[in-house]
Amino acid sequence: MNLRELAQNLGLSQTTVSRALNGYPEVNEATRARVVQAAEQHNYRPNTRAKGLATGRAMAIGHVIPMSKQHEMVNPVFGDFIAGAGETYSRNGYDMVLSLVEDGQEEKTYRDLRGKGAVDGLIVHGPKSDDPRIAMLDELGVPFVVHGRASAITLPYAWLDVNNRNAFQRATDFLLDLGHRRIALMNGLEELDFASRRRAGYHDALQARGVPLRPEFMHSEEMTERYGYDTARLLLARDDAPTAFLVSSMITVIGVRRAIEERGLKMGRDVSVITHDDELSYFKNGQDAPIFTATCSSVREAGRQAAQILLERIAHPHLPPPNRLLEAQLVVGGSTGPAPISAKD
Amino acid sequence: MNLRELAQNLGLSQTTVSRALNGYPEVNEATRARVVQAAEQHNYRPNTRAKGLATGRAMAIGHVIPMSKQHEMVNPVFGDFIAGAGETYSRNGYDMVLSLVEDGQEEKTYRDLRGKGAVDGLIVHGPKSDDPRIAMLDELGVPFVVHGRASAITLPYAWLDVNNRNAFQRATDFLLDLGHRRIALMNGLEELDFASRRRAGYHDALQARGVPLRPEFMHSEEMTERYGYDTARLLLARDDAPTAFLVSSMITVIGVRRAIEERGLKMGRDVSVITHDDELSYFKNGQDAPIFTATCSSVREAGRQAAQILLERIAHPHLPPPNRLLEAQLVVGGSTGPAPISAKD
DNA sequence: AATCATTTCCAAAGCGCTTTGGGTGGCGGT
DNA sequence: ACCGCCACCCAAAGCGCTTTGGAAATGATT
Repeated sequence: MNLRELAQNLGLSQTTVSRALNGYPEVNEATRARVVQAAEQHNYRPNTRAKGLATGRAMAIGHVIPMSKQHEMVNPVFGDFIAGAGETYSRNGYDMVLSLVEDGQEEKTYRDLRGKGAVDGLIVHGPKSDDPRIAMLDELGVPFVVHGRASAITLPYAWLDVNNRNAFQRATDFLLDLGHRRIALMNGLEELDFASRRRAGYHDALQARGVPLRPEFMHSEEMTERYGYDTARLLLARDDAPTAFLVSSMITVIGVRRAIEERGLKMGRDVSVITHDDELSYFKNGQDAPIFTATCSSVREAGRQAAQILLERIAHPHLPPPNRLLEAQLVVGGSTGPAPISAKD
Repeated sequence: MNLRELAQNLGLSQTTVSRALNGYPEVNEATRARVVQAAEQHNYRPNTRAKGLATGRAMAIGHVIPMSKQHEMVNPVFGDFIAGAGETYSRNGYDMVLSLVEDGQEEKTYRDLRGKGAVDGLIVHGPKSDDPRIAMLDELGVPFVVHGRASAITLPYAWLDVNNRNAFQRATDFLLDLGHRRIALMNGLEELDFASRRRAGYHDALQARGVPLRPEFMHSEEMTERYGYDTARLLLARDDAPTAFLVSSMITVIGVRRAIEERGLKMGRDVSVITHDDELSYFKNGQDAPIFTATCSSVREAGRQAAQILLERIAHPHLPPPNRLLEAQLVVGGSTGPAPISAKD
C-alpha cells in the first residue's frame, strides 16, 4: 500500500492524504480522522526512501564502531551505549545504522555514509587525543557528537564525556587517604583520550602528595579480563608489590581479582582495588552492597544524552556545539581498605 | 555532487554515466574509465535513497535486538554477533540498521522496518520456543534468518544454530564420567529456545545414566554475574552441595567462581565447572591453557554465517530455506576434575 | 553502394513521497 | 447581488537514481 493507492481508496488527492498524515493544519479534522483510520487499517507506512528523497532527510543516525584489528575486539560498552542512544532515536522516529570498521578505515566509512546520504548525523566513538576524524567531519559539515573528547583538538565541536580525570584523581586520593603508596594503574589503551585523562588524574593525585610515579606500576592495554589477570599476577609477585590497584574496566578487574585470590590474598584487606564501572547491564557491581569500590557512570545514560544532543544539533545546526561533562560517582564497596601495615614504603 | 552534475561535467548523459558506474556492458571501456575517474575525483557517491527508490532494494539489513525490560539488559553476545554479521554486510555493500526494542514490541518493529521499506531482510534474535515472529515474517514475505531455532514451529524457515542440546549432553556426560552425580545446571531463561535445548541435553545425559533429576539443582535466569554468584552460593551452602556446575555463560560463570572461592573451595579440585563459551572478544577463556572447561562456539562466526545465509536468501528467495547447525567444541580446561571422594551420593 | 548488425549513447518515464502554487465553494459583510 | 476571505482540497513539479525503448554512428557484409 502506497500513498497513491491510499488516496485513491479514500477519493482524495495524494496531497491531502500526505498533509493529513503529517499534521498540517489546512485539512479538515473530519477528513484527517478518516485518513488516519484508513492508513491504520491498511497498515500503511510511508516509504522511508521516497520520503527521504523528497525531504532531504534520512531520519537515520550513523554509528561507526571501531574494531581493533589485533584483538578482533569490539568494546563491550558499545552495547549499552547504543541501547541508550537507541531509546532516544526511536522516541524521535530515527533509525540507527551501524558500521563496524577496522582501525584506520573509519574516515572512509564516515565519508561514505554521508556521501550516500544514508544518515543525518553521526556519533563518533572512541576518540583518540588527536583524532583526525573531528576536523574531517567538521569540514564535511555533518552534524556529529563525540562520545568522549579529543584533547588535542582546539576547534569547537560537540561532545559528551565523563570527567575521567577528576574521577581517577579522586579515586587515587581515596587510596592515598587509606595509606596506600604503591598504587598500580591498569589503564586502557592510552592512545584513547579517556585513558590518557585517567592517567592524568592518577598523576596529579600522586604528585600532589609527593608520591613518585613508578612506570612499572603503570600499564596500558586493551581492557580484557586476561590483561587484568596477567598484569596483576606479575605485579603481585614482586617484592614491592602494589597494595592497591586502580583499574579502568569492570572486565579487567575480574582478572585482577582472580590474580589476587589465586595468590591467597583477600581483596579489601590485603589488596585494595578500585575500578571504573560503566554500569553495564549484565555486569552490575552488586545491587545492595557494591563488590568493588568504583567510579560509576552509566554508559547507557551517556548514550541517551549523546543522542539527544545530536538530534538537537541536527535541528539547530547554527547553534554553537554543546558540550556535556558527566561526573562519575565514587561509590565505596568492599574492595578497599587501609593499606596493610606490613607494606614497607 | 549528484549524477546529473557529474554527467554534465563529463558531457555525457545520466544514462551512460549510471551504466558506466554500474558495470553495464554497453559502454565503451574508454568512456567508462573516464567516468570512473571523474567520479572518484569528485568524490561522487550515488544517493542511497534515490538508488533504493529506483531499484526497489534498500541495501540494508535489519537487526532487532530484544531488551529485557526488567533487567534493562542487552545480551552481551550481540556485540560479537553483530561484529561478525557486519563483516559480511560491508563486504557485500549492505548497511545494517539496528533497533533495540523492549520485550513484546518486536513484531511491531519488524512490521515497521519492512513497511517503511527500510530493509531487504531481517535477522531474528533470541527466538523463543514458540516464537510468533516467525509465522509473521513468513506471512509478510520478508527474507529472514533466525539466530537459533524455535522448536515448536513446524513450517520451514531459515535458521542457524549451535547444537546446544548435544553440547550440554556431552558436557554432562563428561562430568558424569568424572564421577560427579550432583550436577547443578545454571541455565539462561528457559523461555528462550537455546536454553530449553540445553536443559534437554542435560536431562538426557542424566537419565541415560539413571541419575535422578533434582529440580533444586536446576536454575534458569538472565545470565548475569550476579545470578551466578547468588545461586552458586546458595547451592554450595547445602549439605548435599553440587560437586559440579554446568553454566550457560561466561559471564555467569564468573559469579559461580566467585562463590566457590569465597567458600574457600578450589575450582577443578573441590568443585568442577563447565561453561558455555561464546568466544566473546573481550572475554577469552585463556589463550594457551583454558581456565574453564567449556563448550565453545564462536558467536562472531555465527554472525558471519547467518548474514551470509540471509544475503543468499535475498538473492534467491525461491530456494527452500537453508539451515545450518554448528557443533560446539568441548574444550577441556582447568575447571574440571574427578568428583571428590568425600561427596556422599 | 546498399544493407544490416553492433556498438555506443541518449531522452524520458518512473520509483513514492513532499511541497508549491493555485482552484473551488461557502460564508458574512456591504 | 457582489466582493473578498477562509477553509479545504488538488494537479504537477521535483528529489536523484535506474531502466526502457530507441537513435546515431560505426563497422562488416553483400
